[in-house]
Amino acid sequence: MSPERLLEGLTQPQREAVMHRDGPLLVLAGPGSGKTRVITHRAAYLACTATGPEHILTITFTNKAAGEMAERMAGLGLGRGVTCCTFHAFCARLLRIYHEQAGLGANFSIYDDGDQVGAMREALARLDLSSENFTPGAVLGAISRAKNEMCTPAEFRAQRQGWQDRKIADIFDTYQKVLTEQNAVDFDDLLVKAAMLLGEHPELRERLEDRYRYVLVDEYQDTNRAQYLIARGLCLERGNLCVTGDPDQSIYAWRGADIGNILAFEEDFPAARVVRLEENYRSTPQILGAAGALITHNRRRKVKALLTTKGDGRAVWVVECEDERAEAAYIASQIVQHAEQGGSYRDVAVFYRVNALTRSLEGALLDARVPYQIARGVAFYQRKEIKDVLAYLRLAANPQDLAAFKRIINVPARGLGKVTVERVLARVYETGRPVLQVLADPDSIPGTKKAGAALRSFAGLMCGIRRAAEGPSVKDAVEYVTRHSGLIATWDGDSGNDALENVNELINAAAEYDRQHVEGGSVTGWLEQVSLVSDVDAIEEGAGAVTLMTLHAAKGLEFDVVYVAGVEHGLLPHERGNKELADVEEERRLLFVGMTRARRELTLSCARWRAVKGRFERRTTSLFLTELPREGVERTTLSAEGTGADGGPREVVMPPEAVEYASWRKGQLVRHAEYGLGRVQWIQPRTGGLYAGVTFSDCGQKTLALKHAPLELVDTDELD
DNA sequence: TCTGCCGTCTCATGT
DNA sequence: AGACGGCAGA
Repeated sequence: MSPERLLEGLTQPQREAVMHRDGPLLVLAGPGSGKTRVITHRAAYLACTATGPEHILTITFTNKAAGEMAERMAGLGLGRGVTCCTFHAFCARLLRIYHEQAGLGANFSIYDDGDQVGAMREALARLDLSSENFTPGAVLGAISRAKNEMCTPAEFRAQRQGWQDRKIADIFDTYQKVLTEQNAVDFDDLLVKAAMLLGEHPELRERLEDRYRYVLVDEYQDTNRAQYLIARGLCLERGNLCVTGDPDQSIYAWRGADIGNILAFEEDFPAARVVRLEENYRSTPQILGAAGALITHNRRRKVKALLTTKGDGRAVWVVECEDERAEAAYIASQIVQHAEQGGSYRDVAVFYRVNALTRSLEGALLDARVPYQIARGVAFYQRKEIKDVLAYLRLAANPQDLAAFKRIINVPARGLGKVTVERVLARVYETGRPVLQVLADPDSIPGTKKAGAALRSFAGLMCGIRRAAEGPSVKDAVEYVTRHSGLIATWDGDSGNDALENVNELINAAAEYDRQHVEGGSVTGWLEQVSLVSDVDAIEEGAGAVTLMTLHAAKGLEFDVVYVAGVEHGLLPHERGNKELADVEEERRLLFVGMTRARRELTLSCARWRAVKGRFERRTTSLFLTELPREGVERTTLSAEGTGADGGPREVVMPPEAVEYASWRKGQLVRHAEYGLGRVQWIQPRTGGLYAGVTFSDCGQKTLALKHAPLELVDTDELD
């Protein structure tokens, strides 16, 4: 495509960003301002005016975003030359190529949370520290925070003073040694080690800068220190770094993201050009007005206009429901209505702060026969059977991967119990040899006479898998594992059917990988891709289903109709068990992100009662709801009486049980088959349905389930 | 050594 | 409410 055509239909600021050639560029892009368009067009424009596509690197937040970006660039006639990926994928690739400089083996494993806990337990054991005083999770959290700031164990020790922190420094150090022994990295290491690679090897850094002459980083407001160093490191001389983002959409501080990166870009890169994209092409004025009013309550931000380009739309609805079941039923019924009026399910999304909210929503959508998909890409790879199959391949690819070894040495059961495993591990730690090597020679392990045959047979199995894994097809390797590992036999029952189906799904995924990597594919490459899947990656656009996801996952997406459920104090802003409130400004940004995903209709809902960890709790509405403007926002309460409290203009859909007991209210007279006449004191939803507190003249107050108790209403005029 | 049951703990958010 | 770890019994 010619450069002129690439500029067609772009606004002035968009053009400015696309045409800016050399030197740092900050694109402050409000929601719906055509940011993706700018990035893709800029890449294409550079590719035909400044350099070849192979010299352009685009870094996105999720694999899905990277894929779409690549797709759109291909549509602009760019072909597949531009590198589009996430920071993590880019770093993994870098570390594979320069593994020696990074102090890693070529086939290093990427450890997930569970694997990390295993490595941490080993580290704690080596230091003779009880895992009671130092729980693996807490220590891993502290280490992760340190890594996010690019802090090494030595620096960590130098910076802290307390006894506990010094211990954590020791653990940090030992934990890294354990990972290295197992030829493994954790998620944070991908970034940290890549950043260090750039920092410590100038010649390598130069080579990379020459390869990637123009770097574009999307969602820059959510980069952490390591990511910042990587981005800067790639552009040290040329300074051709273009970052796009919106400080108002920074929602990952808890993961180490530093909003300061984007706020200080101009000081960081004094030559930086700044382009503001403030026109919104996505949402109605009502949606934008509400979101804009909300976000002005934040102090730490760059003030930016939100200018509408769309015509008038519907008001933003705020709906207060009785409990979470009523809330879910309400959302489901509204979606049904939307579909009945000719709308498509794929245009609808429901967002929430915590995954626990999917339970009630799923139930209601199921009841209403609304097709839905949940953005939980990682969940699939966390299933036991999937992890088991993958562990075989991991161990085959990386014979030092002890996490994988421990997982499958006795799955299926081969008579290799705890004691034998301990002996094998002791031998591994003693000799420093890869576990697969140790296994192949069981005679060298003291006290394993009885288990020798089983160990040898397992080693033989792993040899076969290694051979299969070296073949050209990943799919064949996965099938080899399922055929020869003996896992299939363990999936016999009714739940085993699910397992079998899931593993077939995994085989399909491997086949798809084979198709996409006719050249250069490998089991290691596939395992890496699988380790770096994100939740939204699971979303299929053409599925014709409503999308359910967390507010965090919603970043970067847009839908015609959006529901945000559970806008309550304690949930949004979120509050932990100890009543500690999460950073309110970030929580506000989170709701801002959710609201600005909506193109035409936006509904925020909350419940007066909600089951939290099995117990019913009284809830209050979110402070954020009070920050919305009057204009363009319509509030309704779905009361148990079945009408909107303020005579709401909308059809109110009640959950079935609430309708049934709609005439029950405080003060109502009832007759119980056993206790006689009584008066209702309160009605509450609890697990298993509605409950009432009733005071009986004969035997005092009782708590009764309306569904089961032999109660009947008594009309007042029935009594003389 | 394996299986099943029960008690405890945890629900943020995710690459 | 659900997951996971520990423990007891086969």
